[in-house]
Amino acid sequence: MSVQRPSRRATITDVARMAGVSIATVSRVLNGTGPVADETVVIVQQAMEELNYTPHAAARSLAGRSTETIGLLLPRLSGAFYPPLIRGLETGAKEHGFDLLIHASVYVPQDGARRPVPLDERNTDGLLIFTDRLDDTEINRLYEQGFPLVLLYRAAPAGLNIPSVTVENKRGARSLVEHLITVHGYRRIAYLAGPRGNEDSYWRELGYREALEAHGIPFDPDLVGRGDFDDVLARSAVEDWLRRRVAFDAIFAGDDEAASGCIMALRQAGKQVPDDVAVVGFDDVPFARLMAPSLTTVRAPIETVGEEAVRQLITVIHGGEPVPFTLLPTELVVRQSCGCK
Amino acid sequence: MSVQRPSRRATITDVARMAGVSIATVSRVLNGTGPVADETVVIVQQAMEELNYTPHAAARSLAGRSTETIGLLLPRLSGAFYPPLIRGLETGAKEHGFDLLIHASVYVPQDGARRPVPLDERNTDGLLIFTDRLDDTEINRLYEQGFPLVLLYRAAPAGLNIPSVTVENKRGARSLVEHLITVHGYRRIAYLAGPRGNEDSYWRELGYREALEAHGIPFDPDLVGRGDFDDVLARSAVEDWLRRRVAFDAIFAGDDEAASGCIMALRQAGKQVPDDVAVVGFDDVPFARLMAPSLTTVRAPIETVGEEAVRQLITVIHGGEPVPFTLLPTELVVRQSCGCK
DNA sequence: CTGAAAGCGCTTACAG
DNA sequence: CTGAAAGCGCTTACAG
Repeated sequence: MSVQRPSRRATITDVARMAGVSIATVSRVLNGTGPVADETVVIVQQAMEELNYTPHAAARSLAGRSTETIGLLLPRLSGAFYPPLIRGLETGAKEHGFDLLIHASVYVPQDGARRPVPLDERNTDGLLIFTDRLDDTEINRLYEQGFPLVLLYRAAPAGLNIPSVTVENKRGARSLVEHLITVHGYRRIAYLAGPRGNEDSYWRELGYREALEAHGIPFDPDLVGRGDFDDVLARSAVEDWLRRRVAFDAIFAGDDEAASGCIMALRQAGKQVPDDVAVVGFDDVPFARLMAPSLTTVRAPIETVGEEAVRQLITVIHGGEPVPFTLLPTELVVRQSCGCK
Repeated sequence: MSVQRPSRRATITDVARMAGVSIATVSRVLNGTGPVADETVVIVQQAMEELNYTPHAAARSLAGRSTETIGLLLPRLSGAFYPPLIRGLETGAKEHGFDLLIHASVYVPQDGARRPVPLDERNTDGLLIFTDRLDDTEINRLYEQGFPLVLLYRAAPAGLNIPSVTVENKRGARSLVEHLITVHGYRRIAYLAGPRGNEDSYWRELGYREALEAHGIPFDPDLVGRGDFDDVLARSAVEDWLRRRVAFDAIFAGDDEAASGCIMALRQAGKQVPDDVAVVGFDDVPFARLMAPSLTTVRAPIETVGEEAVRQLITVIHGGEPVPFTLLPTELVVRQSCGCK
């Protein structure tokens, strides 16, 4: 029943022996470097075929070749936000002939153990980093070595000149909230912040405040909660407001994920959206237009962020001069959850 | 402005030189192998600290050490299904001291180019594979080399003895459909299949048919559509039925994602769920209980599948005897979308 | 067009 | 307890 398993994978030496050439020649046909006689190429390729040879990448990268893959460091993968981002990254990567490898848990420096993030120069030519906590030993080590790095949705900390790609959060949030104020006349507008330290959330809140201020609406701290860009947490934040009888006529949920949590909480409490309370999100993830009511939100070009970030990273990898800071435009998307038809 | 960047990372040789010992000794303190005098340990550690040394993992794995990371090969990352899976995998991996690396696009053998999947023995001690198309050269190569492999939600093809972990799809689907028949009296029950070739979908459809047959309901091919386990596609499948005036009183959507698409389509068409049409899903992803109406579905222990799969993989990595086939139980979860209160 | 040889950064017997 | 040396599988000048 059990299949025969050769215990050893074929190496370049096996191929060379079988083809009757040197390993240097095999390497040349493998990489297309240097001239090789046509017949030799054929013989070597046959041998590789025969032996089912694939180069050992660790050896390759040790010997100084690039890995042709880029890495993505993420805190988590839940949420409608990530698929478009990853799609953008993969599109960008593929376009430039790179593969994308993902490591999806928060990097927690382990007690004493020098355990690096599993994505670095051994398997990767550069890293895309999406994280809130940048005070990271490992990141610093990579940075100081000049390892190609690009930051997603976050400006580089002062002193580190790492290119970063993000979106116009403040402007988007402001136009969204101004829409609620000027078109619908809402004045009790609640805001659900993202995770602590999250930069997107910081700017969105600023946009929210600017909009209020521009229209003479005093900022009310009671109307700021924490949704953490998460449907479940947003839901309970709203339930909490409802329980405490906080009055509001609209909620800017921080992002679309949280908006869907808000709508669930309101519906559960017997409130109609948008008739009793308007709800708006941010991001315009794919399901936003499918929701009932369809979600008014801000289109953040998530996929484009991904493609652009890859482009910058690859520029750095190729030794070029990257754009230090890319700020992609956002755009108000008016649908029904704000009260528009 | 620009920070000083040492062009070269510290190597074991640098550490050895600074500490005044041989590289063998540095290696020993690094790995805790072999005896080293306490004072020597301290000196070496100081040197490592000083130089900000991290071992070059490619060199390490070339020299024969394990990578302590496992890889996950996935066709995509969209959908509420993946986060719990990945959480399970990470829990399992962490438990055993392994890291998890993800590669998320379909492996497409490129024309002639011998481009292996970017996850293999160079950066990984074993691979978890989630895919529909297993006729994969690369997978076969790994298998034949005896590289540790475990399949997710898919039985091993005949001849390959690769451990696999999946759930009781057929039984779950059957009890779900029987609930619709016996408790609610529905007889026109539609089914939305998953992606072509998907094994989960195959078994779910079988369970669906068994339930119909057991209750004397003839199978009607007009009531089988394709939702691809995707909300958008499921939505248009239902819209299509509606347009063609296909009559049904309940839909088994294939999975929860598709169920949410069905509900959107029905709602858009002015139909009430569950009053006009009942909708049920499969998986019990986190948002299922948050939907309106809350979704009747089958709980598939996604996270447990992940943990179990890692357990098997690590057994194989350690040279142990894995369980060849693990079938985790599913359970009917009755909520409101079927018509129950 | 091709090969011999050094080197990438580590681990691991083997001596001492 | 410690070091010299071989070897992991490749790439890349350097000769020829």
